[in-house]
Amino acid sequence: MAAVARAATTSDAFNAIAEPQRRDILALLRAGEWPVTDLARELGMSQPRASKHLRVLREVGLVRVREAGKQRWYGLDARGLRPVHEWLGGFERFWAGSFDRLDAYVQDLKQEAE
Amino acid sequence: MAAVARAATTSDAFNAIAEPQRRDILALLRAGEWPVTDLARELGMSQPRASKHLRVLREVGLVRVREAGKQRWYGLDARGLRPVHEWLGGFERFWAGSFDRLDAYVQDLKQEAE
DNA sequence: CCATCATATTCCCATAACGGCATGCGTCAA
DNA sequence: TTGACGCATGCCGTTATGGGAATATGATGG
Repeated sequence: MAAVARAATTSDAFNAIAEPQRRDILALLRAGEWPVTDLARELGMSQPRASKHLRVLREVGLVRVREAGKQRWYGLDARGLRPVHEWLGGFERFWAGSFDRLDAYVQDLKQEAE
Repeated sequence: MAAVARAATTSDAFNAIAEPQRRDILALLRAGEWPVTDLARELGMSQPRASKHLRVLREVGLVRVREAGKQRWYGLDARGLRPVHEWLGGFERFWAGSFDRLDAYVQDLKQEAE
């Protein structure tokens, strides 16, 4: 009860999308809803595996389920990705290298390389 | 050599930013370069801890080091965040709920709730 | 060369993550 | 009711993680 090894993966969208297969699932769901088995086959993973990833995605609110008979159609709920996008937004201005500090820094690197 | 428990955290930016403290570090570095000890104190974490997180960030290319005497100034290299941003870009159109499927889906949910 | 400061690294622990496999559970058809 | 189907869970094993404490490594000043 001492060392918290790491935050639960189910804690937030950041963790949820850290797993490649979950990103694949989300990408696939942009095309519409999918029943678990089909989704699993489409992505080449076992059904339990798909169910587990879908559970994580469901718990962080990135995915919704619609029950229809014995099938469960999973659909995307991309709103959960907004926090990630907003956080990233705080860094966009640094990509272009237009920020003074970064520019100066890059210059430093170049000089050191000579 | 059998079950690969999970991808290494050091594998990519997605994993690197899944950890809240690393996001804090990146956010702090937007203000400029920081020596490890100062950064650690500023964020209220031990020095070894800061070093470890910085190492991960360095390995995925989100951070650069500039050595100056016995200090090491860490600086942001936000370019590594582009892949994340680009991946997210593929979902922006779904946030507004303007996508037919999502709308229809939400309607379904509402009806079921009655 | 030695003491010191700034960092990085190692060792160890507790925990969480993923995967496979087997199984539980609900739904539907016969 | 029974069996098949679709999916969720449970359990187990392996691996990675984050944290703390101690220690190693590097550079600097005397």
